[in-house]
Amino acid sequence: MAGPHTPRARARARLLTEIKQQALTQLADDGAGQLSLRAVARELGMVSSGLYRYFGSRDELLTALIVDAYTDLAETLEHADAGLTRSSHRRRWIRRGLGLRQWAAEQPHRFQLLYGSPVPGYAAPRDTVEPAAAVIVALLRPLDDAYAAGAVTSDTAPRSRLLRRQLQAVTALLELRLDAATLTHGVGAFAQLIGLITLELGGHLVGGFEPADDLYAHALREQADRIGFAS
Amino acid sequence: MAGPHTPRARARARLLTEIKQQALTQLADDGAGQLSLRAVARELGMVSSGLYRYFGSRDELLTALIVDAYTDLAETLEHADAGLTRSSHRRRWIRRGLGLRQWAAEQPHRFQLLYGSPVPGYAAPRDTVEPAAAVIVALLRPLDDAYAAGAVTSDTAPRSRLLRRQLQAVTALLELRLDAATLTHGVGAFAQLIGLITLELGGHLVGGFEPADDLYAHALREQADRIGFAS
DNA sequence: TGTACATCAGTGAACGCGCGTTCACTGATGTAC
DNA sequence: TGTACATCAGTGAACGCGCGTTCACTGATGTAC
Repeated sequence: MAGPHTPRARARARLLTEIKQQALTQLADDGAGQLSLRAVARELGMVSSGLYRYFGSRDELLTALIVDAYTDLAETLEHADAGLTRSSHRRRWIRRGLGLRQWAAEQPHRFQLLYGSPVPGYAAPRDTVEPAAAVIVALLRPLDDAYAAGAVTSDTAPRSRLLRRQLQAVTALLELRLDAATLTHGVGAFAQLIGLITLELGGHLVGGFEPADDLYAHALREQADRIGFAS
Repeated sequence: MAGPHTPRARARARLLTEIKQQALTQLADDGAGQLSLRAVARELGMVSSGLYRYFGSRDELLTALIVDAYTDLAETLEHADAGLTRSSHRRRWIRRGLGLRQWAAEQPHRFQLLYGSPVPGYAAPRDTVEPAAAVIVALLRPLDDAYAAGAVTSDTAPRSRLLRRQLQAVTALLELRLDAATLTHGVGAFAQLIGLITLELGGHLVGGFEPADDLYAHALREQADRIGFAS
């Protein structure tokens, strides 16, 4: 039952993919704000109005690209530590962290689509929330596994009651097992990695930390130290 | 000698400011990629070609906005800890960190202009490098002061030789006094703050850490702990 | 203090280009009997 | 297995709109003697 059967349906699925690929190519050149349906159609050798059989509007196409990117990134992270023992939590953490930067370096436009400036006039619909969450879940999985295995040094929870409540809500939402203190480390680390990549892609490290491989790897190791992985 | 004297020169200076202000207003609505000279001119009640007396091109206007934003942010940070004793390094650090977020929250479009997705087709000219550096210098100043006063716990420098060299080069470039280990903390902290703000402005914390005041403040305190301010 | 000339701010028309979306349509593909 | 009808992908023209930049120009402001 998976996959379309008639030739027409298969052609449709193929073109749908081609449209998204072509749109991605344009993102790479011009940025998300400049994504043009006409240009996509032109490049595919069809007329712009034809695209409306596939996407109801420019925003719908953008949403599809965003969802795809989140999903692809999450999957990449989930596989970034393949080959490591499940219980090598520290090394798995570092592998997944490196995976994030590598994904961003290979497709900076997609990273910017997700974590760069919001696209003007575009409001992300609900459909993007879950895929977005999958990314942070994937990044934090080694940490969550480590906590569940009792393999992180326990730490005191933040003093702010509001923050503690927020941390608990997020834990539930993401279906994680770790406690407030550990999640704090995780979120702080995630923000740091996003920040480092943002600065690197934005050229803010030029003249200083170029290439930024070692800076990034060092940050990841320090994060692991802070978290206090037992393994 | 400071300030223009003839009426014509004063009118020119005034309009120059008005153009930039109008452009900022548009940035707030549409994002940097959509900044339109024609729209700016229209709003100011003049004809688009008239703007070319003031800026040679759209990119030149963008550059002016970027330089202004860096400069304004740096100055804001330099004054964020006004009122505190010079030697209250830890508190100064936190104040300046909070100042960064506040500036970003008040004018998200300017923050995005500096640290968001690169504007498509725009290449930042050399003139932006120095103002950009002034921002990080301003943020790190309490740290640099603390180091010079012997008021930070000393730490071991990163293992990577390349990274140590980069750290030294940056210290010299920014005319700071702190050592490699301390600068590492500083850069890591800067990246984390940029990341947190990016996530907050991008709506990535919605459903979890909204409002993000406590999360941010907590991160700043942890940074201060890591740095090991004596005061 | 007055005049002649140079500077320069802002105009208006034009060039050549782009965009998203709607709509009535043709003709190929798919489906039910 | 063949036929009649329904579905739907893609076309082409049109609507109404936007943009950056160049250029020759008018008329006000500034300057030098």
